[in-house]
Amino acid sequence: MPDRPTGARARARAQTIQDIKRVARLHLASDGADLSLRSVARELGMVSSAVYRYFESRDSLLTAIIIDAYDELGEATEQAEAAVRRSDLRGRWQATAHAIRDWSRAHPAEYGLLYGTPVPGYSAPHDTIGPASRPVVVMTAILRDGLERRILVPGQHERLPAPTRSDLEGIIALPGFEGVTPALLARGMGVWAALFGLVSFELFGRLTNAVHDYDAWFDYQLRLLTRDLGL
Amino acid sequence: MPDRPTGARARARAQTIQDIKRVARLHLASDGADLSLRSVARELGMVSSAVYRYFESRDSLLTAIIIDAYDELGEATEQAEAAVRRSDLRGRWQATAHAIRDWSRAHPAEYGLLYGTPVPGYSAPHDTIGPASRPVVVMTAILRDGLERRILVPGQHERLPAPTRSDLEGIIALPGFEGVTPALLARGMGVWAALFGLVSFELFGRLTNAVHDYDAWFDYQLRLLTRDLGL
DNA sequence: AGAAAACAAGAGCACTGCTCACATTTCTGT
DNA sequence: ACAGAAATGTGAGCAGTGCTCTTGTTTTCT
Repeated sequence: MPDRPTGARARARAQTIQDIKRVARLHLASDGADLSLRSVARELGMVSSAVYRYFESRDSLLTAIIIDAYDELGEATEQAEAAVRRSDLRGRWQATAHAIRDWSRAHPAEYGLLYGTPVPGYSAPHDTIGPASRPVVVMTAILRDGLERRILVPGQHERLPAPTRSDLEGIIALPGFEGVTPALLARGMGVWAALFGLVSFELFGRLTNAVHDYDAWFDYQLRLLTRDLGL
Repeated sequence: MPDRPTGARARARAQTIQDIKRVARLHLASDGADLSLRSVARELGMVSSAVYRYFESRDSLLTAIIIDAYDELGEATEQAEAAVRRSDLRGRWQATAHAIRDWSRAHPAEYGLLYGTPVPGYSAPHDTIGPASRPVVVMTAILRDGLERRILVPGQHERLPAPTRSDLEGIIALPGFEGVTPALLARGMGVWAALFGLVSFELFGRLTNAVHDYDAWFDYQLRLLTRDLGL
């Protein structure tokens, strides 16, 4: 009688859930986003309807995988960023960017789920917004540190459009964003989008036959982005 | 007896092909990328197998739509860019960027097909690379003009990684890219990726509840990108 | 007018997500 | 320890999918 409300059964259930997600991600990597519940059930030696004891629907399985993937990506970026000396702002930012690219290259199917074309009927449930924001939080912390250490300039002489300034101030009011100036946040978000543009172009094959050494390419583009950010 | 090799029949066939593509794009916009051949056939009052007289498979229908979309996007950007005074390099670049965003906002489903997660088994046929490069050609022409008019600087003092320089020189050897310097092309491609990062974030809903006035947001980010480009 | 090509229709195959009634196993309260 | 409850597994079945094939009709070409 373990401490948990239920014992062996709960453990078996958790194991089955893990197995389903694992096999589903394997299929996702090979067959793409049109995941077949029946085929993962087959591979696990269970009948297709049994899967519905663990996941309400195919979408809810996808959602679970998306949450896991967001958390893995968040974990990877947090660890990479934490490994850099605090005063090395540029290093922290570049470690963050590299961690995002590395994880994405290692899990292209999951990257497609997270940052590619949204599935039509599917709208991201609220459970995903927490994990999804982890890399953003990491980057914002770097910006705040940069301001505190007087390495980043607030960007005061930027003429922001009024609605954009208002939007940015709304974001800054959110927990974790305090202290960032609107102009710097705007730059950060722009660089953020640029980073994902780079990764998407690489993973989605937009640069095939044009760029061959993606590592060097990314390093160079990241150097430019780092400069744009002011680091 | 018209001039064409076949008369009424060929016209009817072309019309049917157009109809199928039109209805398919409608369904694409509402139901997403998992397009159902049978449902478009139903809507057109024909039996599903009849569609195969016009398109070899579902993928080939998607390919035809993709080519059309690339051409529309290319057409839109070319026209927008051509409408700007030749000496106004910044205006030409910004018109190009705005045309891309405008078309993408007007056709989000098609944008997802072109620039979102690639369909798993599906690999872009050669017929698509021509239309797909039209916006790139537009932008490259702006860069070359900028160099000729001494508005853009070649970016000589950039230290490019050797493999990246080699990749860039390979691109510059392609028709339409002559005269662009590697460093400037690198910047252009980076800004290019950033632009699609911005559009993707907007269309894929990454900024929901954060940015409300997307027009102002895009204008400001484009201003930053324009500056990064040197215009 | 006759031959050939194009087109349309419908049945059928293997697959999908999902539901439901039913059987079996495991846990829990007394 | 035992009965009832809850969780889990099973297989049939429904409506939908992409695609193929056979059959019949229509249009075009010679």
